[in-house]
Amino acid sequence: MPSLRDVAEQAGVSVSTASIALRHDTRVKESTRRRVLSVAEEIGYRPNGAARDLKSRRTGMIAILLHDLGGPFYSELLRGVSTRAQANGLTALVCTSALDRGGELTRLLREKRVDGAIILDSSISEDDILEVASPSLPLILLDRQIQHPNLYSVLCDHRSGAYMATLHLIDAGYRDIGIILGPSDSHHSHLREEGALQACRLRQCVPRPDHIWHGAFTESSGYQLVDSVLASDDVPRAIFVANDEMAVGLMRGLLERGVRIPDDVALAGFDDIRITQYVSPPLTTVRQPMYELGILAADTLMRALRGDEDITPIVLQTELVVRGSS
Amino acid sequence: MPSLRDVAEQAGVSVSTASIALRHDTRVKESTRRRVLSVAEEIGYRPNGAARDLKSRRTGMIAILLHDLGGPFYSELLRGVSTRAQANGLTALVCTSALDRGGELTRLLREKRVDGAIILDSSISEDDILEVASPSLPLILLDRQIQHPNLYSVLCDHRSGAYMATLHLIDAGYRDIGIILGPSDSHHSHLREEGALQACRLRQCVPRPDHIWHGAFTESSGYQLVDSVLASDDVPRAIFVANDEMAVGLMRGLLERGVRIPDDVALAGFDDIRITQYVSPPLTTVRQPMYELGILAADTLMRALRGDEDITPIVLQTELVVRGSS
DNA sequence: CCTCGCAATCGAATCGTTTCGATTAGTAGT
DNA sequence: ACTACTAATCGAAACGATTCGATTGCGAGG
Repeated sequence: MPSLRDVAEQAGVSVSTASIALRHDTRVKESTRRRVLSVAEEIGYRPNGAARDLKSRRTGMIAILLHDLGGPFYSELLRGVSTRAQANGLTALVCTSALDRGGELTRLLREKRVDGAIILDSSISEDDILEVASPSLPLILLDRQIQHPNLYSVLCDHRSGAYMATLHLIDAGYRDIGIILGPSDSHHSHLREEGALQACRLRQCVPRPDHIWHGAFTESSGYQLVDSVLASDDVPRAIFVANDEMAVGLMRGLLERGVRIPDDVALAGFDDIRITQYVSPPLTTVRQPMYELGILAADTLMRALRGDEDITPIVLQTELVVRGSS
Repeated sequence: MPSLRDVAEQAGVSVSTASIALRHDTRVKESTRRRVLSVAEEIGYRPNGAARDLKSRRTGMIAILLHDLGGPFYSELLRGVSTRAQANGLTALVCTSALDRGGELTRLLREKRVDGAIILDSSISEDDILEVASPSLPLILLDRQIQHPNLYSVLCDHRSGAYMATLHLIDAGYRDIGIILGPSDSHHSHLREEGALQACRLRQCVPRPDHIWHGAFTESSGYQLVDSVLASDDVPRAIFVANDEMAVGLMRGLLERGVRIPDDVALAGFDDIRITQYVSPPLTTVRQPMYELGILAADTLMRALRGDEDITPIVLQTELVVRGSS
C-alpha cells in the first residue's frame, strides 16, 4: 500500500532520490541511504511490480508453456530452466494450456507480462506463436521449428533415438519387427517412425505393413492394441513402441495373455518415463536429456534477450537405455 | 510497440474512447467501435499488461507455489486449480521455489504481480508468508495452518489416512506392525505417525520402539532401510510406510532379499503416486484427493478475492486404496 | 571574491492504461 | 425557439515507479 512517494516524504527526500537509494546506488550519501532504507522498512514499503515493469519495459520473468503437467519429464526440464534463469536474475513460471485455451497466451505473452518464453506444447498453433513473437518477446520452441527472426529452436533428435532403439532390437536377434506409433498427425510419431524404419531398412528387415499400428500415446491405447498385435497370424518377435505410456500398456496386456517378455516378444519404448524402471521386466527405452534441454533452452533465451539474432536450431541427442524388456 | 494512443490517433478518437471501445462497452457507437477494432488489428496493437495492472490494481493472475515439480500429484492439483481459475477469468501460474530461493516470493508476491496465491511448499518459512500476506494478496495454504486474517487453509486429513491404512493392515491379520516415518521435523510425517499409532492403540498392538524407523521420504532412503528392518530379531509382519516413495524403495529391497510380499511382510504406503500401480505387487496406499484439493483451494481463493473473510480451515478426507501388497 | 568541478539531490517527464467528470451533439417535448 | 435529456465522446488526472537533465551546496584553485 505505501508507495515510494510515502517513503520519500517520510525520509525527507525526493522520490527520485528514494528510488536510487533503494537500489544501493553510490550517488546517494550513505547516511540518506540508510534513512530511506529504514523508513521503507518501517512503513512496510513494497515496490510495485507493475509500475516498475511499465517504466523499465522488462519484467524479470520468463514463462515455460506446457500442455499439461502430467508429462513425466517436465520437472527435469523446469529444473534446467530454473537453474539458468536464477543465475541470470530471472524468475521462471510454468503455465499450462490444456485447460486455459489462449488465456495464458494473452495474459503472459500478448500483454507482455514476461520477457520471453520457452514453449513445449504442440497444441499451441503456429499462427498464435507467430502472432506473439516479437523482438521484445523472443520465444524458444522445443521440439518444433518455425522460421522467424524471433523464434529459436532447441530440438531432440527423435529420429536417431528411434533408430537406435530399433537397431538395438534387430541386433539383439529379433528380425521380425513390429512398430506401434502415435496418432498419424503427430509430428513426434512421424519422426520416430522414420527412425525406426531407417533402422529396418539398414538391416533389411522392413516390417510388413500390417505390423505397424497406431495408438494414442496413452497407456490405455497401448493396452487396447494387444488384441490387434496378437491377432496377427505371425506375431512380431520385437516391437518398437513410439512412447513409454503405450509400451507400458501393451506390456500389461501381453503379460495378461501369458506372453513372456522378452522371451516371446521383446519391447522398446521411448521417453524413459519413471515407471519404465518399475514395471517387470523394466522397459528398454530412449531417454531424452530433459535437464540439458532445459539448460540449453534457457541459455538460448538469455542469448535472445541480449539481442543475439542467431536462430540456428540446436539439436540434442537422445540416449538408449537398455533394460530387461529386450 | 503501438500503444492505445496510436490506435486512437489513427482511428480519429480519443484515447479514452479507444479504451472502452476495445472492451466492447455499449457506450461507444457501433460504427466507431468497429473502426477502433479494425485499426487496432491493422497496426497490431497489443494492450500492455503492466500499464493495465498498474491502473486497475489487479493482474488477473494467480500463482501456485510448489517446492518442485517432481511431486507426483501436482498435475492433478494444478488441473483442479486451473479449472476454477479459468472459470473466473484468471490465469494460473506455477512457480517452484527449490532453485529460486526467494526470487519467486519477491517477484510474484512481494511486488504483487499476481492477485493471490496457493502455497504448497513447506520450505517457505512462516515469516515469509506472514510478510507478504495482505488484504490485497490473500494466500491459500495447503496442508499448513497459520492464524492470520489473510491466510486461508485447505488441509488433507493425513492423520485419518494413516489411521485407516494401519487399521487395514491390523485387521487383515497382521498384528505385528512396523512403521516407517519421514524426517522427524516433517509435519506430514508427524501427522501420519499419530494416525498410525492411534490405530495401533485402538487394536492394542502398539509397535515396539525399535520397529519405528525414519527415512527421508525418498525411494533410496526406503531402499536403504531394508537392512535395519530385516536386522530386527523379530521382523514385523506388516509395515505402514509414511509415503509411497519410501514404500517402493523398501519393497524393492525386500524383494531383492527374497522376502515375499504380502506373504512374509505386508506393506501400505501413502500418497498413491502413479508407480504404486505398476510395482509388483501393486502397493496398498492412501490417496489424497489432489484434484478436489485444487478445486477447493481455488474456490477459497476466489472467495478471498471477493472479500470473504471467513478463514475457517477446510479439511478434506483421504481415501484408502487397497492393492496387492496387503 | 569569483568561478570551476564535483557530489548530492531534486523536478518533471514518461511508461500505457483506466476512469470519471465535463463537454458536445442530437433529439424530443412544450 | 428554448430547455431537458440522453448518447457519444473527450480531457485530464491518476497508478507508482524510473530516468535524465537541472539545480544546489561546498571546498579548492586562482
